[in-house]
Amino acid sequence: MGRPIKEKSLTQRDIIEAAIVCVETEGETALGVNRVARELGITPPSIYKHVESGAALRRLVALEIWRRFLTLCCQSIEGISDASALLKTVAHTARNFARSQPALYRVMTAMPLKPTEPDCAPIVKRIVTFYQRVLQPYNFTESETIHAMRMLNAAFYGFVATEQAGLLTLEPSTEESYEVIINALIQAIQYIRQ
Amino acid sequence: MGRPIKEKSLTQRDIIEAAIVCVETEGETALGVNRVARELGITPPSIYKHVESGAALRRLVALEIWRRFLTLCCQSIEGISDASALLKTVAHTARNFARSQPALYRVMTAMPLKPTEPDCAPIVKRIVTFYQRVLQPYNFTESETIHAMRMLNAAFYGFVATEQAGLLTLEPSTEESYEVIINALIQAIQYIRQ
DNA sequence: ACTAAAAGCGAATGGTGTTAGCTTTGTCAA
DNA sequence: TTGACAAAGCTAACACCATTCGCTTTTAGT
Repeated sequence: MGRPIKEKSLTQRDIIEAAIVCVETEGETALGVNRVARELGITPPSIYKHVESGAALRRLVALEIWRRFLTLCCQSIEGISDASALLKTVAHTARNFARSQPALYRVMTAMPLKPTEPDCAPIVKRIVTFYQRVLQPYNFTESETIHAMRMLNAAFYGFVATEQAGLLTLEPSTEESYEVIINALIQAIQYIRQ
Repeated sequence: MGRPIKEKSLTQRDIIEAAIVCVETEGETALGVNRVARELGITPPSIYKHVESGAALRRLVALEIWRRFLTLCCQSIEGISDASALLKTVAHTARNFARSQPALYRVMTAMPLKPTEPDCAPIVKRIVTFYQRVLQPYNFTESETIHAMRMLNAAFYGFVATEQAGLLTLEPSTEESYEVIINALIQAIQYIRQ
């Protein structure tokens, strides 16, 4: 078989979307050239017509998940203005996403998001903008905003990642802990101001 | 070659230690049956005389790293009784370990530590005991201790993991952020009490 | 109508984990 | 002392994965 008939050839988008479906249904290990090719009904080498390498595929997929996640985050805080409500919403949105799509969450967070790399920069910018919006009620300086952003991001991510890893099976429930921690963090935020 | 001469055959310990050396020098991808066998001067199938599978090797290595890490943590807080000093010490010990041995840290944290599994249980117990000692000055109830433990663990792990991933390259420095966050968390701890 | 690029293919290479079966050596009991 | 068995290495082989190469066919552009 040579080039397929008109309008029927695959695009990079198709590859990425197929890869995401693979990860959703079979987990992180399904994010590979061979598996994705099989999903699309083509042979593994054909993937390289659309994507540079397996690592590049993983990267593209991670970026796409980030985009979806950020869209979700932004939607979730629409219309909310209360400081505590904003933080609680972010916390729950992140955790819910991780719980509903654990494999996607791991692929997303496993990727180093360096602001210096061209394809990451827009994502990083969106993350920063999002947190600026979330922290707006506090009227922080720029530095304080970064500190607060790092603290919240670390705490939310750390909690969810640990929960996913299965460490948190003791009593009391993780739900209860998460609520307690969110409240403590909301209090902690004010101590960011130096 | 058949069975090697007296006193010269390898043990499971040797395998694990060689694997750790591999990870230290070449990173996470070097944690594999083939690579470790090469390191020991034996052929890959021989590894299976000491370890059930590649996954089991990874697991054993992760547990050994946990043991070393916990030993380090316990040593670091010896003789300290001030509440804030204890928390600051834990925070820095964890971060320093992750910075000096990023690959080991990733292998360690990537492993799901389920308290229900026999080989994990002692480690989980040590972690809990350690945090109980760290949080002793607060005179928390058992539940409060668990909440606080989860918050600190999440925040420290989340921060370090994010830092390792390269996300935190903006201004201000991560050192500065970490100090600010630690201080905010020390304040937040008191709000754990319900 | 011709050419060049695009998008698929098959075959082949080198890496990984794993199993099966062989050989040699050490150990222990008869 | 000898014989049997277990232990610890080996080689050969298989399956899976990523990747490269060269081939074919179709499409798009001049």
